[in-house]
Amino acid sequence: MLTSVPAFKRLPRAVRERQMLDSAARVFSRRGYHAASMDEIAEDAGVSKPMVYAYLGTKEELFLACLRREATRLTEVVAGAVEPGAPADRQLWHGVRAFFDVVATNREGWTVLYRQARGLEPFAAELSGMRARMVQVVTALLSAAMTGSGGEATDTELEVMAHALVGAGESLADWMTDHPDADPAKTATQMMNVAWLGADRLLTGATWHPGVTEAG
Amino acid sequence: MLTSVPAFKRLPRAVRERQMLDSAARVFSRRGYHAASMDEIAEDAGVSKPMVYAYLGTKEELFLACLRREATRLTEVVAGAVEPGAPADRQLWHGVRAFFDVVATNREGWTVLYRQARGLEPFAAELSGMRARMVQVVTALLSAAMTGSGGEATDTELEVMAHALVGAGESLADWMTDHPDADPAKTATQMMNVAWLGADRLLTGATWHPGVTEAG
DNA sequence: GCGTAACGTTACGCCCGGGTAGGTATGCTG
DNA sequence: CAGCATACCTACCCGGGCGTAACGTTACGC
Repeated sequence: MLTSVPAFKRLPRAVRERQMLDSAARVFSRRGYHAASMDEIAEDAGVSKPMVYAYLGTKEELFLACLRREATRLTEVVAGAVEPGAPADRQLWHGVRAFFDVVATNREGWTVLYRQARGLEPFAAELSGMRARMVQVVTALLSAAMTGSGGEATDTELEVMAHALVGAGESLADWMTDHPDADPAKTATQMMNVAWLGADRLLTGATWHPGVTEAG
Repeated sequence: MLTSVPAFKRLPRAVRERQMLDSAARVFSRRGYHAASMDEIAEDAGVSKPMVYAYLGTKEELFLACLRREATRLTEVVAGAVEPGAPADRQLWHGVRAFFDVVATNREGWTVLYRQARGLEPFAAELSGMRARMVQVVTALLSAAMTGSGGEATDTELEVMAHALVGAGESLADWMTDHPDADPAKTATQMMNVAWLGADRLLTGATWHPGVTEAG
């Protein structure tokens, strides 16, 4: 009927893939994996369903693609935040801070995806892999901090400790997504307090605080 | 065709309901909510599908029933474990210990159900309700421990702290279900160590330990 | 200007699984 | 033994949603 106003169509593949991944993340996070339909994702991306299949493949592959993108984003940001030479608490601090910043920036996209993937059997492995890397990083950090501090703990003890810390972080990340007005930096500080000082000292009035003034 | 060997059938309603709930929990935990089919649940219970619908209602209602049963079991056990008069660390210890015992006993049933319910929109509310009660309990405990200890923290600060603790506990519970040979009591102790003493003191060799010998 | 390949669409096949209609056996009460 | 409620089954309907076949259309090289 009309050749006029093809408007904004016929985009190169790379761009469309980005759009589709964005839409997918959005819809998956809103609806959850199963409730999300490929039709809705396609519609959200302003494209028709077969396009999605042509570019990103099946629903499972699509979700996996989202997952990987977000996982690498998070791990890279966190990994990039630690400065190797610094003392243990400062390293931990920078990691924690970066983590909460990413989550706060990505609320819609990230934490909900993260909440999704656990327990969905095809994806649990992927997520737990990422989690394992996180735990590994923290374990290494703790191990390094211990040498020369006179402490002694087995590898598994350190690992358990790391699991507790990571779990605490995730929990606070969840809490943050439910409280959009919460300040990431403040939350990160509180996380450091409980993780580093422990409940005991915290309750008797001790506080940990970032030593140098932080930007933002 | 045969009136012989009616064998083990025709059980009273209450018994069948228990069986069905058990089967449902088992299948839901194995497959996840969506992948679990009512047919499989019925088969696992040794009964045909319409029976399940007759007794427990729709799939959603069935899952909710499982959820509530496990949630109340957990909260009651934990709540029953704390002894009001005791010092804060011992109260926390007993709660933590009870929590890990329940999880360890129920691996198959519980934690996986718990992993399931987050992010499944119809059920997230239920779960977060239970979680909120847990946080509330811990917050109250912390608040009580603080008065007379010279510390001062706002309510939300305590709440955040409680969230971190609960998250750490959940994380270790997950870890335990993936390591079936782990000892609940030992895990609970390690949890106490990191939660109560903090990473700092732990790494320098300090340890917390249950004061009196525990049964088991 | 014309072939061809990439971009894009409409419409459909089809299976899986939630939910139900209608019918059968068994035990209890008189 | 008549009647009735309860426990239980076989067989079916039907919709939603994944994945695809077959078909247009715009750009770009030659």
